[in-house]
Amino acid sequence: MNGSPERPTRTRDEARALFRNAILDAAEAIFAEHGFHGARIQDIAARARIAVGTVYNHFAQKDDVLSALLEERSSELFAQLHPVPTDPRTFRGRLEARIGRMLAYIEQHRAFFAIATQHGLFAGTAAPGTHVPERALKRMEKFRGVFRDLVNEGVASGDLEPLEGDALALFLGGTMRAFVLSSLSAPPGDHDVKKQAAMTVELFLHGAARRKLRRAAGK
Amino acid sequence: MNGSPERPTRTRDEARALFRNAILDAAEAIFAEHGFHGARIQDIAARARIAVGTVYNHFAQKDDVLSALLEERSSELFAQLHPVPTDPRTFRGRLEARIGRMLAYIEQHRAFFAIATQHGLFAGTAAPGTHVPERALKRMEKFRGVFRDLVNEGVASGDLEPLEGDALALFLGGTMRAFVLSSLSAPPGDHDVKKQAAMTVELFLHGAARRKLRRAAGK
Amino acid sequence: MNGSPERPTRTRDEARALFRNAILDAAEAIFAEHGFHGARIQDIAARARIAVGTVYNHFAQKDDVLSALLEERSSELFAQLHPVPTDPRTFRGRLEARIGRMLAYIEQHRAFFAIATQHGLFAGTAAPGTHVPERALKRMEKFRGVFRDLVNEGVASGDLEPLEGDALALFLGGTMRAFVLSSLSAPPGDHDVKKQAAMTVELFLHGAARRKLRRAAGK
Amino acid sequence: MNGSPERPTRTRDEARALFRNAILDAAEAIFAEHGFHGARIQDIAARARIAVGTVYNHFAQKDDVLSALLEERSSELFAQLHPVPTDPRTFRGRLEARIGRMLAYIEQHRAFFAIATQHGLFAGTAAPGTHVPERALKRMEKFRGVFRDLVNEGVASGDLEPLEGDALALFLGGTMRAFVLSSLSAPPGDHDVKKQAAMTVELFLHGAARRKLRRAAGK
DNA sequence: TATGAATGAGCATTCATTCAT
DNA sequence: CATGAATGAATGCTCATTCAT
Repeated sequence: MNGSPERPTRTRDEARALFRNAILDAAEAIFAEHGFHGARIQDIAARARIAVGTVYNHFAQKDDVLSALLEERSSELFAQLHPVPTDPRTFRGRLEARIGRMLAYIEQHRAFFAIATQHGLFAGTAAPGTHVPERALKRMEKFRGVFRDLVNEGVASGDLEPLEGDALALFLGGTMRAFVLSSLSAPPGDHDVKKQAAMTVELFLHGAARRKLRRAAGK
Repeated sequence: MNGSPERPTRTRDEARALFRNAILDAAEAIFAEHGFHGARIQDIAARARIAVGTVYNHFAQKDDVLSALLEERSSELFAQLHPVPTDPRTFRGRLEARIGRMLAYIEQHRAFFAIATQHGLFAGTAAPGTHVPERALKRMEKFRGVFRDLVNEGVASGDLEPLEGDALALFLGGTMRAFVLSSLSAPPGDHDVKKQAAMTVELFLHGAARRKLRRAAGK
Repeated sequence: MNGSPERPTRTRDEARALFRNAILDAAEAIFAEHGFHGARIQDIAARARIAVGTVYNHFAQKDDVLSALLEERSSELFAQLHPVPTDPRTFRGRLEARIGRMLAYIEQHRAFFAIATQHGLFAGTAAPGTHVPERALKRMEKFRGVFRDLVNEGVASGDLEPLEGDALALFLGGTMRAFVLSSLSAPPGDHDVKKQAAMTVELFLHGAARRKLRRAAGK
Repeated sequence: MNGSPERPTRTRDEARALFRNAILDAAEAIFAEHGFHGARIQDIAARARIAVGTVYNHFAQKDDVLSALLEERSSELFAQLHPVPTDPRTFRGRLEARIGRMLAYIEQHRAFFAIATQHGLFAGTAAPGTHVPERALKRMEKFRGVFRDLVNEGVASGDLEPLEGDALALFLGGTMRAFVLSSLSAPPGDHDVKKQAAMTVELFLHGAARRKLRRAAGK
């Protein structure tokens, strides 16, 4: 029933989404290559094999292309943190699995994340001169929220020390970011994501203090 | 001897330094307010109460102003890590003191560090489209070196677990950065630097795992 | 006979006319609000509640919309000059009545006439950069023709001095225009059209020289 | 005395004025040829043999170039109405002389005045979509003021009928405009300015009603 | 014929950099 | 060396027009 009014609409929406995605994909590549300011709408359009005006049929301003891209990628990034049936049972195991997925996703989009970093994807410093600090802050808030949920699980399960404020979330984010930034500036491909995740979690959980002492004390 | 040829030279150099500093100070303010791309040489010159051309008598390009500023501030920042006679004796105590000084310095220049972050001061992501990746990488290397020296002390004293590569330095940097970024995006002034340093060090050393378990295990 | 082929045709024509009028009405409003260059076909279409393409099914170019509008309104405007059975007998009375109708029509479409003025509706200055100077000139010619007919009546009846060329027509147009322009730039509604027509005719006929002198001389 | 601080300043100002005038002259030509919207800053700059940026060192926006030009030309135009020692004594003679000068000035800048008309130089219809209606209204007010002064002389000397409001000024303006517009759309050069001025004044003073009747009555 | 998204030429404006004074 | 006006390449964005559906 009502096939006719639905079909064209759905088709139209699909077409819109097709263009939108093409633009975002092209933008990701161009932004990654030239940075936001070095990227010209013309280049993005050319890469997407469409006309300049078409970009503006989907995004009001250049800024909005970046924003949409950040939004899209960060959503996908955060989605990697969602629990998966095959995840281990222990908190530590689950943490490693989820962070591992996140690191893998970043590795896949490394070129983009390298510049996204500068636009407050991780930082959340309402950096002046940067675009849409409002949106950036919201994104940062979401980012922090995702990590907050993660650590709350650990607090609930008794695996994490309940610290005040967002300290735990910030710390987890910072630990992860440390190795992410490092690997983003290194040549691609030679990163053992599993190992990186393991180290992130190990340091996050037990810090850098000498183990021997603790183990000795533990006996 | 031959004081006369020396005096004018010294004076000339002093004058140069005066201009150079005026420009850098103005640039810091303008960059902080508008970001690098939003800052116009004209604005910097106006703020320094000099002519546009004069800026170009001291810096070849706009990029160089930013670079010099990053160089200057990061040097001063790293200098805060130098040991001071009044520092405590224990590794932990010394670490806290030195990181505390660093945090205090950043707090003093918060506006600037907010944007400096985007230009790879901390990150070192050789971000595309960003300027002078060469210099940025050197700076990052220096940054990592400073932290490396710091953790090496701890390893030498037996306080830190000797991990492979730069893992410890990265982890320390990441932990510190986590709280720095957080406080940079918060309103200024209401940060207890000492407390922040203490928490940074505590988490860096012992991680976020629940203490009770460790204490229990310790019995 | 063969009513069937005629009906649909008439209906089709009626439909066309419906669209055409809707477009022109919308265009009048939009032109009046934003001026010709500030008006976008998109806006006109939106106001007419039709698609952009539809406008182009009725007018080849944007210019043509304006031209058609000018044509339409100026025809209606000139139609106000046609004699009406109830017009007075005297030349002066007839003139006043007809000019009064014209002024009333302009007052009704004041927003549009305000911008029409700029596109040579009255002026006839083949202004460079303006569109369709050809059509504009024809329109101007028609305009002058209408006034020429009017003054010719007066010359024929002996009421007007037979001047060379179009002087009389130009003068009548100029006199009328003086008060029209003035009232178009004033807030709407507070114009006594009858009085304006009377003054126009009085000045047109006898000028601004002091009456007393003439009356004195007449004794 | 104080020659040194004054000389450079004066020279600098002279240079500024030189550029400004060059731009305005170029703009007059380009505007006259292509109209305001068809004129590109690039063309104006090229015609003035300067760089595009230089135009923007003197005028903030394209609009401002037109505004300045209108201001300049209208000031000069109005200046033609100022009394001159060699003007005749009688009101009529003086009026003819002054209007004659005005017509001559317009004839000199005919191309420009043709388009200036469209931008409210004479009209004062706060035409929508046109620039700076505020400035246009002020200019119009000035325009009307100039004519008002002119007719006030006539009223004072008893040569003109004292009509209410600005009726006389509007009427004089309209009469003049009628022939100006007509001649602007005609090919240049073949206008007898003196004759045009005489006719303008004659019609302004005595209207178009048949002379014979008056003369007959006068005997 | 109506629709409305795609098209892309066109242009105002910016601003780093130069250079004559 | 300081000055600041001149320079002009570079680019975001608009909008009339087209055309596949």
